[in-house]
Amino acid sequence: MTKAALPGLSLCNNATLRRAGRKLGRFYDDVLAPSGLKGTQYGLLYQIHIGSEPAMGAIAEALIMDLSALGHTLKPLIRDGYVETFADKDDRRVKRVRLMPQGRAKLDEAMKLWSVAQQRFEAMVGKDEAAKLRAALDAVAALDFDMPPAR
Amino acid sequence: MTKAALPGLSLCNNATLRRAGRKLGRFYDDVLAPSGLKGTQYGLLYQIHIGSEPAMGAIAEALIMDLSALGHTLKPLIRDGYVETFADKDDRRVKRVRLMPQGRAKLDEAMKLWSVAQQRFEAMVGKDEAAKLRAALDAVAALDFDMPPAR
DNA sequence: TTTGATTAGTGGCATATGCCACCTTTGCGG
DNA sequence: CCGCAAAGGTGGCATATGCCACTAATCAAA
Repeated sequence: MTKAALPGLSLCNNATLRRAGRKLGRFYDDVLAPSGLKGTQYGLLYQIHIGSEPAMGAIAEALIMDLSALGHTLKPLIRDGYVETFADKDDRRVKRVRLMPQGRAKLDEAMKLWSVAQQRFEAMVGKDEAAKLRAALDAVAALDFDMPPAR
Repeated sequence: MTKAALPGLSLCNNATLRRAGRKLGRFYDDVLAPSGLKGTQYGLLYQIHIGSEPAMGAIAEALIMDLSALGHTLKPLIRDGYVETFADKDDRRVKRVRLMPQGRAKLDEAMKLWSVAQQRFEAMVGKDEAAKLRAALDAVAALDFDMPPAR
């Protein structure tokens, strides 16, 4: 009896989610590798693609990520000429992002690879199961963790 | 009808998982904040705690993380005196990790906060749902993504 | 035993994410 | 019109993760 008695960290919702994330992330990254994009970058490009020259704040909100984190993540994509940012015409505080032709092409290229990863994954867990999992994860992402602290 | 026509990135298993991870991660991090530990550090300390002075490789495998990534992540914990590493007696290639008294105390302290986060989360999604989600995530973590590329 | 393959980690480099302090622009009142 | 609070980003700093090249210690085959 090793020590299975102790509650493994599979009991922690957060740890379990992170662990699965590392695993799945590496899989998608591997499949996307030929395009030179990471899974996160692919997702970011896609999000920009489906938006209408979205503002950084809008992207951050959609991806549920910190605005500054988005700024950092965007840098390599700008550096590589995939996207470009520009000030909003009406509100100069707002900075919008748009895909450049090269980014568009790269997205198309990566999309094919993404399909492979997506299909391979769903073939393993089952399309229904995958959909259920995504639904559950979306539900988590939509939760309102308002801290009681305060005001 | 905004542009819901385009397949949102909620269709990508990887993006969905990452997004939920960011959200949940911040929640656990916020609750654990008073202890000074991040959710990842808590999980790592816990993993070391339930092991018998585990080797780095064993920890990395359990957490499904890159060995070098584990090394990096371990540094702040060593610096703060929570854990210590030492060479295995029989195989000097192996480096084992053990909790220091201070780490033990910190873990106990953080565990209380963790319970709060865990309970608050499960109160929102339901204990059963949470268990199902963890099971699904563990299943993903256990998948064997063997590339066909190969050899 | 000598050598070559394997195993376990390290260090450097790059991206992913967050928080916080700060700077600009706006929006509002007064 | 002035001054101030709110909104939207930026930069710096710290942790989280990976990959790759390299080193040290073992192991196995000749």
